[in-house]
Amino acid sequence: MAENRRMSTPPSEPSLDAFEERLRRLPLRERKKLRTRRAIQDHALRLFAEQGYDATTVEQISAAAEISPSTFFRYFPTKEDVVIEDEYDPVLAEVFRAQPPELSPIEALRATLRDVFPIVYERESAALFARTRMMVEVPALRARMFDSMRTGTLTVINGFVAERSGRDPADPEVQAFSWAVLGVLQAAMYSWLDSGGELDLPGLVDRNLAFLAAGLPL
Amino acid sequence: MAENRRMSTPPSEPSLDAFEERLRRLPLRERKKLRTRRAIQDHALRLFAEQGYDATTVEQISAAAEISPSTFFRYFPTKEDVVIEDEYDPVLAEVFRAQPPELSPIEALRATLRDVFPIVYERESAALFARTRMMVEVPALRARMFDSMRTGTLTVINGFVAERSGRDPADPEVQAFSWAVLGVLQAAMYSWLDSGGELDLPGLVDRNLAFLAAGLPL
DNA sequence: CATCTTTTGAGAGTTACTCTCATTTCATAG
DNA sequence: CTATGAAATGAGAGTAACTCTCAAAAGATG
Repeated sequence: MAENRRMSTPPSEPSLDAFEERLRRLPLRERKKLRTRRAIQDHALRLFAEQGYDATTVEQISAAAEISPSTFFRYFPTKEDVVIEDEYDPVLAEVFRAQPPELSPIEALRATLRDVFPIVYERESAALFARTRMMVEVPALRARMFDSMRTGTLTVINGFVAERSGRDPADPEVQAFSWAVLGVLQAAMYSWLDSGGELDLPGLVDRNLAFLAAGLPL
Repeated sequence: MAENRRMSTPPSEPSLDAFEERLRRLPLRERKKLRTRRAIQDHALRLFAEQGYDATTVEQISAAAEISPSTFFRYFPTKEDVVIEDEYDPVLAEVFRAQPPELSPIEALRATLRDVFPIVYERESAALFARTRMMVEVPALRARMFDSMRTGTLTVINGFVAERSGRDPADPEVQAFSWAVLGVLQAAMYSWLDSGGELDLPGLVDRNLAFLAAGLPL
């Protein structure tokens, strides 16, 4: 996908294409590993969409990706991880750090998400929706997703906020802040899903953050 | 619930003892079921504490509780549920509804938690801490706990807020509100755990809610 | 080409969970 | 107290996710 988009990429855009570029220059072994990894993920998601998550066995996925079940578990610790794992958090961190220093933590967060979200969203809105819906509908995935948000996104946000506010990441207020933000992000995600993907996710996120900053007036 | 609360129970205290009372009056079959259920849970938690969660098999639990593994799964759909399930949410709902109508949603929430939390906390602080720590340390339990908070506590809060604010429970702002509250509750829980149980959980919760209502000033 | 390292596959084993069916245990009417 | 119906239990077989071990294959390096 989107492999040879060469020139004319505005430098402001987070490096998702440079990503593809870099792959091409890796030692054979690494390249093969990445190819295998992607093959597993692609076939798995396809099979999940066709037959449902529970009805698809690791054996089937392995057969489709032409590897052994042993190998499957070398790439993904659990069947759930094939769906859960993504690489958004590092991008988020990068963009956040580039925000003008005069912004308050929450303003910087809003700006960051306004910068990043629409790009990801435009690019793969449909796939994102399908994947997210599956995560929410399959209990095992849903549970794992929450946990992955806690270890991933929450930690990233927490790092941000501690940095901008000059406080300790373990400070109870910094923690409360981060959890609240993660909360409204999840709320936005659910509203989006409830609308069948009709509502604009980036817009929902931005509005929720504004609402949060205003002290949730109800 | 709360069917035959006859005399002399101070109406302000949520009915956790009346609970025990009621059991005594049930048909034999029901009583036995509840006894079995409790036996399973008690032996399970003991074994988990002794040997660790993963190292304890359902077979061991069943043997200790003197039932068959089949029966175990009739009482608890998964091994995880033995740890996760609790009965706090209905109590919460009851107390919330009894709050003076002039309070705003967030004030009513704070008041509710100030009423309920200290009681539970005092009563079983140590057990609560052990159980909570295990839930956070064992990945499978952690994931499940988040999900159970979403289907349980979040829904209860959401009901509250919709009621008090006269809005639809599906309203994006109501949802954002509830998720943010759930977020800071989790933050409090983690701060508490980080302190090794030294910090006062009810106090943390109350402070986090106040901080949230103030728009998370950082 | 030869050697060293990493990746892979095959296979056996564990355990959570499901399903089915026969047996036991409680509830109730006569 | 007994007969009948209903609910709870146990036994056992089956599935699938995951773990571990070891030998074979493939890529890296001199």
